[in-house]
Amino acid sequence: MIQDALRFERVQPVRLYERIVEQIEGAITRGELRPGERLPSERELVVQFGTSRATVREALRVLESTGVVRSRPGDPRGPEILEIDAESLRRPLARLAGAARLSLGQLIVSRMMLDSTANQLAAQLRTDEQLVWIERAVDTMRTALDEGEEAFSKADMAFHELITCVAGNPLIKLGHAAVRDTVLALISNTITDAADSRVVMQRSLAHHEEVLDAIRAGDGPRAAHASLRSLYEYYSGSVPETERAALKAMLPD
Amino acid sequence: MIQDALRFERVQPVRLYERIVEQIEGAITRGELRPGERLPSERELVVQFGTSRATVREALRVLESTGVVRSRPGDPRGPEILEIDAESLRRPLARLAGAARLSLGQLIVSRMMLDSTANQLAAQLRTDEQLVWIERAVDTMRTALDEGEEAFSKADMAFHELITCVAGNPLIKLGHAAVRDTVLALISNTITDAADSRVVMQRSLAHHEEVLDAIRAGDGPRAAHASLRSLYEYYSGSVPETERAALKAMLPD
DNA sequence: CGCAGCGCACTGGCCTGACCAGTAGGCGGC
DNA sequence: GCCGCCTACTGGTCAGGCCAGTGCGCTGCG
Repeated sequence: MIQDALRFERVQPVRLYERIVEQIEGAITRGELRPGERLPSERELVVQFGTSRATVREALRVLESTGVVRSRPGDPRGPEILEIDAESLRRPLARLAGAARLSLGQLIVSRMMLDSTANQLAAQLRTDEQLVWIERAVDTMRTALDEGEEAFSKADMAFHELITCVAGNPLIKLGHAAVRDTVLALISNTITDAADSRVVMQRSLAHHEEVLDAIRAGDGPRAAHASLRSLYEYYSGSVPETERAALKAMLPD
Repeated sequence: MIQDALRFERVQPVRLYERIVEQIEGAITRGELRPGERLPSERELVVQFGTSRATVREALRVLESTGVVRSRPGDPRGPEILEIDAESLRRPLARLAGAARLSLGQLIVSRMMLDSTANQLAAQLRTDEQLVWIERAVDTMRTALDEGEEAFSKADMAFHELITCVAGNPLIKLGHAAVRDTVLALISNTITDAADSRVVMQRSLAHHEEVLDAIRAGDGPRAAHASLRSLYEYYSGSVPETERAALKAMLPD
């Protein structure tokens, strides 16, 4: 009976450097340490934590690899507390894409989910001021059409960045950025067939205008569906036959 | 003109330990190192990489903090390559929840997105065999109703775990697990009002049966909507007024 | 008096060498 | 044949040291 109630967890040694990481992360979480502020120098931390420099450094390396702080050699002000951004999600995501054999199709499905949700939220939550920004972003894309692929791609990214901001959910925003980057890294040299690049851009622009229209009308589902169709159309050709079913399953009809 | 074409990136010093991390991660990505296998001992790595042990250790700490490897003191077989799991996403996610002041409402919205997408995919992609598993999972929930809250909660988690597996997208699966854990950590002691816990459980079961029904029929959108309504109903009371609009924006109608 | 340039004190990056508490597997005794 | 100890390793931590960088204050010049 008692055996059922009280269950023991597997004990594991807690390393000193983990304690240090916890303390620093905790201080940031509690707002005692804000982005832009500085940590004491390594040698000062050694005194405060009562460990060796090697241990302090291991903790700092962990914090640095997850994008919490950045140390620069020679800076007397000490390690800097960083703003949180997609970087902290991108790294584990990239690992997932590699080690867990995440396929392009699975990434696209995730992108469809994130993008359509962001559009839906943006359409229903946008303010009039934000609508103006979005319209301006589409205008930028329109003019970028003549400035070549790179400019268009940049404007496209800015549009989606804006949408995810308007959606008001940092998790979706960062996830979107991380997945997009991972997708781009995976197919970097697959597309860019210069011949019909203009056609592709024009079609992309048309889809974005469709989304804009739905957002203007405050029609969430329509904005979501437009994005799903757009992504499906754009990527379904690059995805192996067996995975296309998953992409299709994301479509509403 | 040239200034426009060739753009320089900000150079930043590459630390030795980062090189080591790259090499080990690369070996895993390329499949040369598989989960369960062992890395050479630290002292052996020192020889292979030609650095000091401190540097090798910093690299191992980074890999360990992201859940790639695990070292145990005294184990002559060396550090172990780990299976990839939600852990690697949960940590950065938890950081996000804290440092980026991720609110409960934003987490719930993310959960709605992940859960409904998983349901939609599961409904449209399931095999008949998988359907039987899902039906069995709902049966387990039904019997768990009388075994108390903990058992029910466990069966509930098993159900969602199964759904995300059937959906066939590890990213959604891991994201779902990570977000769910974060939500639970955030409201751990908020719910569990023993008085009406049975009512809550019964309602939850009803929602799951609705989802099951849609999955049986292969009706993705219906499965998705059922999940959205269920989560909205369950959590909208716990979310501050100002954020409820975002939850509502996730609903289809 | 203002400012440009230099030097210094300090930073982080990396190394060497050492000690300790654990673990696993082989070897010896029962 | 099996059990239990012993040893050769493991990782965790420490101390101390060297080096290339950086920022700031001081100095000397205009």
